[in-house]
Amino acid sequence: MEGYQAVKLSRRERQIMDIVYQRGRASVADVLEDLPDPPSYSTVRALLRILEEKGYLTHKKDGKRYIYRPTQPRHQAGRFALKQIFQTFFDKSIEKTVMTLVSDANLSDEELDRLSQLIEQAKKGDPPS
Amino acid sequence: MEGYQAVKLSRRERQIMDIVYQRGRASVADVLEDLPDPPSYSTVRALLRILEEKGYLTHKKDGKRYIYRPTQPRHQAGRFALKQIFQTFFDKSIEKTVMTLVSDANLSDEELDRLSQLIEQAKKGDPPS
DNA sequence: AATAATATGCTAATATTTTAGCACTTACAA
DNA sequence: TTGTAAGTGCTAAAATATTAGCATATTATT
Repeated sequence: MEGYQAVKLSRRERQIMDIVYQRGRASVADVLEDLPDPPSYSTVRALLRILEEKGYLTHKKDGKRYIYRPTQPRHQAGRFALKQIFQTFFDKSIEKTVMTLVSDANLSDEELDRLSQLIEQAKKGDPPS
Repeated sequence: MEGYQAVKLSRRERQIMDIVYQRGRASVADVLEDLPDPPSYSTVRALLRILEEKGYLTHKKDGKRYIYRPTQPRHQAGRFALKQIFQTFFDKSIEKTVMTLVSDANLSDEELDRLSQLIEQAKKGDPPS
C-alpha cells in the first residue's frame, strides 16, 4: 500500500511523473515539451530511464520510439496525492478540502446536481463515522 | 500570483515545507522530528535557512530558538496544491476530484449536511459555467 | 558570575541530481 | 541497399542539494 511516492522523488523526477500522469502516456519529446525550464533531450531520456528502473514507469516501443506509462494507475496515485494535500494544508479535514474545491470551482448546475446525488448516497449508505 | 511553488523545491525542501505547513509553525527540533529518514540537526537548520533565503519561510525568536512560519498563507498554498492535483490526476476535473474525496472519506452525517448546504448555495449563487 | 545546556552562523566535504555528448540502432524513403 | 533522420544506451562531467562539524551566542541555573 505505497501509492505515489512523490516523497522519494527528486525535483525533475517529480515533474516528469506529473507530466506522464497528466498525459497518460508520453514519448521523450512529449515530456520535454511540457517540462518547465526544459533541459536537453538526453537529460529527459536519462530521467525516464531512471524512473523506469525505480519502477514508476514502463515503456513499450512505438515504431522507433519509446512510449512511457505510469505503472501505478492514475486514480490510485491521485488518491494518494490528495491524502497528502488535505493532511498538509487542510487540517486533515476532507470536508475543508472539498469546501475549498467547491467554492473555487464555479461548477455547472449539472455537476452540482451530480455531487448532491453523491452526497445523498453517502448519507444513506455509509454509517456516520 | 505564484502560490506554493513545490515545482521549484528539492526533495528535502518540499518535505520541510510540508511539515511547516502541517504544523503551522515549527522549530528546528519539530521539523527534525517529523522528517522521514531524518538527517542531522545541522542539516535541518541549513535547509530552513535556505528556505528562508528563498522567501518561503520567516522566523522569529522564541526564547533562544527560532520558530519558522510559512510566508504564504496556508489556505492559499493549499489551493495552489489542489489545482496541481486535479490537473495532474483527475483530467482537470474538480468534480472528479471531489467525487474521489467524498467517496473515500466516510464523512459523518453532519459533515455531509454541511456539504449539501454548500452545494445548494453554489447552485443559487453562481451562474452555471 | 561561572557553568551547562541548547541554540545558531558558517564553511567545507560528500552525495545526489542533472546534464551533455558520443556511439550505436532502428525505421523509412530514395 | 544505402543514406539519413530520429531514436536509444551509456558514461562521465557539472551543478545542486545534502550533510557534518567547529566556532560562537544565548538562556537558565547554581
